[in-house]
Amino acid sequence: MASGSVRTAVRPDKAAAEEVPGFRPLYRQVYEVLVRRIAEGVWKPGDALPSEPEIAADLGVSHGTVRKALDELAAENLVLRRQGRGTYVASHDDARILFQFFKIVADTGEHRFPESRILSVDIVDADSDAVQRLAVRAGARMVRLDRVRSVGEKLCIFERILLPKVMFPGIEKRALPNNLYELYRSVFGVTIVRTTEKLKAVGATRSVAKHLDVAAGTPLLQVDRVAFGIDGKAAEWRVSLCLTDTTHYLSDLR
Amino acid sequence: MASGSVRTAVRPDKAAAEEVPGFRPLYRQVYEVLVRRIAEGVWKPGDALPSEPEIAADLGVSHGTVRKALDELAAENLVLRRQGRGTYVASHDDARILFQFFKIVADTGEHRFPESRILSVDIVDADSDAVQRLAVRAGARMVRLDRVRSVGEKLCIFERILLPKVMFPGIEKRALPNNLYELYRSVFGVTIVRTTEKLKAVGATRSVAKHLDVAAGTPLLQVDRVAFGIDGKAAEWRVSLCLTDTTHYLSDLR
DNA sequence: ATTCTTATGTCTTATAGAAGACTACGGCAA
DNA sequence: TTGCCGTAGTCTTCTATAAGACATAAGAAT
Repeated sequence: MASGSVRTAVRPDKAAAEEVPGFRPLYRQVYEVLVRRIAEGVWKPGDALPSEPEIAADLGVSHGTVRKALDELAAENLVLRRQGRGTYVASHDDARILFQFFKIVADTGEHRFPESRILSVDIVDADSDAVQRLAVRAGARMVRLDRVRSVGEKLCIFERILLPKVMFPGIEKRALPNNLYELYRSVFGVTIVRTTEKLKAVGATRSVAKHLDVAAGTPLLQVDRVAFGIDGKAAEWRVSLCLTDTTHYLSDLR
Repeated sequence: MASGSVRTAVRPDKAAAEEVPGFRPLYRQVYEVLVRRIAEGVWKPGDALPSEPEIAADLGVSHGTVRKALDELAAENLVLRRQGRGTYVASHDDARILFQFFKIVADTGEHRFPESRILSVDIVDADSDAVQRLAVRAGARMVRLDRVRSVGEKLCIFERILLPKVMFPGIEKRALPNNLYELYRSVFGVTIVRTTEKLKAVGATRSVAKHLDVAAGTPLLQVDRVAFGIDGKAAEWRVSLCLTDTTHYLSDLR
């Protein structure tokens, strides 16, 4: 275990420091130790972390330094702090995922998880697009998943999802729930913490139009998303085609 | 001036505290004082703030408390800290605005400020949509601005912008630059720090299609944005219709 | 041009008290 | 006895203060 004082590696004396450009402040190193432990599953989502003084003693740094590291973790939604109770590894439950990653909102402001219906599950080889987005090697075995999603009765999203088979062994044989990220975490130990999305407006192709029950050429919002795990590796590539006549994609910039 | 010790108003004794639900920690109050001073122009964008110990002495709190307040300011991009030099009010220059608020990116990854050509400038009365988004009263005088934008030779955005006339007196008589937010700040003292955007896919209307030189019905990405100033007041409503055949809207979620 | 000084922000540690939340225990009533 | 309630104690995070070591940059002195 990489436990014990993190201090030994820190703040080399001045002469040495000049030769080590990759110098990070102590609280940053503590941050990294904690992230690694969470990624390795030492503490699992939902678990309480040890108390701040405990972590401090464990790593041989002061309470305040641990606090600053935890501040960063909390700011990135990796942990959840509750005064008087403790600090918990973010559970990434439905509500959390809904607000953090699911940006499609009804024009009325209502924010609901849409139902899903699986259309097909296939094993395919990675093409060049997949290689580029997921950083897998060409021809790697992938699981491809097509589904349509609806809010209430209304069909609104056609979605194609691509996963590296090696990260999700046997997922093609499973029953697939509505909230895939929760499945990734609980069964395969892959916690999604970050995504990048590219949005375009496109016309519905004939086949997509049929799935969504609209005319070919209907304008659709195309969301091309790559999702990354806690270790920074790309884990999922998903292209969603959304009908936005009664919904929109909400983006707050600060 | 509301200078001097902020301390008097803080942490009333326990009995009183129960009657004061709007209690905020000291560092938060310091934060608010600093925001107000920046908003009032005591320190202008680009200016250096006083040193941390100076602010601490000025407000009668400890250095660490000021630091914590500045941490928040920095996290919200309101100030820029440079070790060994000082803390500066964020300049919100072109590059900053480009990265913070302009999310349309070429598919190649290139990120450029598009050129603008003004189509019309009008004075109009606020309709119900404007009232709802900008929180002005019905019938308030507004400045409406239509323009098309292009990257290089390629037309890509049609934009309609609505401003409360009272916040931007005389703007309708001015030469309008490419980067409006910079104009808002330098001439009218309105610094945009936050926006919310609603994205939809729509078909080009006949008139928009003509401006963008495409066929009517072409799928366009509609970005409906409200921009807020440092005081939290809505300052601009902008609807952009973007051709996304060679560009996309980039959204990073964490 | 190089080195030194000084000013300033950054990082770390330490201490102390406030506030929220859970647990254990004891008294009281049914 | 059994069940309920309130209180005290303890653990946790949160807020505030203070002080010193260190890093960085600007300008002065060499």
